[in-house]
Amino acid sequence: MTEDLMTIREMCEAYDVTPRTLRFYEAKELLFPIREGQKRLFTKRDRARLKLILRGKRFGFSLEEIRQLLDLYHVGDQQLTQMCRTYEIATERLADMESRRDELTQAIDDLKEQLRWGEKVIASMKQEKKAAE
Amino acid sequence: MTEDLMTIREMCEAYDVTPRTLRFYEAKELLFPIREGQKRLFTKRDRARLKLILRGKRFGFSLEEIRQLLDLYHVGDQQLTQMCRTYEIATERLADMESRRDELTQAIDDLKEQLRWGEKVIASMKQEKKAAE
DNA sequence: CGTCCACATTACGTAAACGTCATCGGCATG
DNA sequence: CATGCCGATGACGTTTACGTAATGTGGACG
Repeated sequence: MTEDLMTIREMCEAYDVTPRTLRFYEAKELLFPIREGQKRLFTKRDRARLKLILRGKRFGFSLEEIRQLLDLYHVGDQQLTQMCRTYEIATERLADMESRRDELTQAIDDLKEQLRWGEKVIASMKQEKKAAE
Repeated sequence: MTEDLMTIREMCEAYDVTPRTLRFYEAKELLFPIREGQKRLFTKRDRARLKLILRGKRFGFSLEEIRQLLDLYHVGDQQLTQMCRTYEIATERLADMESRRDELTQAIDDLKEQLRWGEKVIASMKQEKKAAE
């Protein structure tokens, strides 16, 4: 079933994307499926990356930004200086995401207040309607 | 200074956008500046809406989605049924945003863990370097 | 009065992120 | 062997969200 390797069709169904999208991501070096003859075979690593890609998209990151973020997850055997730089970037990203979350929390609170106001308006409208009968 | 009405240039400086962007938002019915002759004059309401637009964009909402969200804030004197419908949509949006925030929190935690791992790697690399000297 | 501005409109251009279509290569199956 | 079907590759199309001229206009100012 969930073998280590998946065909493009299986990937599409599993993650609700089109073949075109997966090929596009490969062209953009976001995924690196291996080849069996011509056919692409997606690994566990590709699936992990795809999940992160889709998540990133939901937050409005561009594919290029996502690519940079993904690199943080595959680092491997880099130079020390390179590693530190990567660490720096990641730290910035983290701050970025946290402030985003704070802002989102603010937005949620705003909307909640708006909803409470809406409830009151609806209640008063029903009241009027009743009185008019 | 901060009179009720602002020119396009003032808006641009205040919110760090281009004139083109503001005209574009007007064309898309996201803003409704009044006209003095030919010139646009942006009201307090436009500024409130613009803030929400820019915020929405930061979360990856499309302008069309943002337009729908904005409508929730201007409701005014609608019919009761219409009002209830609006309330419903807003409630859905709220749930949407909350799940988004949860996901964001998850992403933040993931990244934090990744950073801790990175710290360890860097530390061990420094160790090795030291030992090699 | 000429000449800058600031702003307007119209129109074409562009980058990102795919969609769509045409064509082609294997292979399995009746 | 013909007929599908799945997948690959290219090439062109599309939508979103503006950027970028080109051109026009109504005041302000020396």
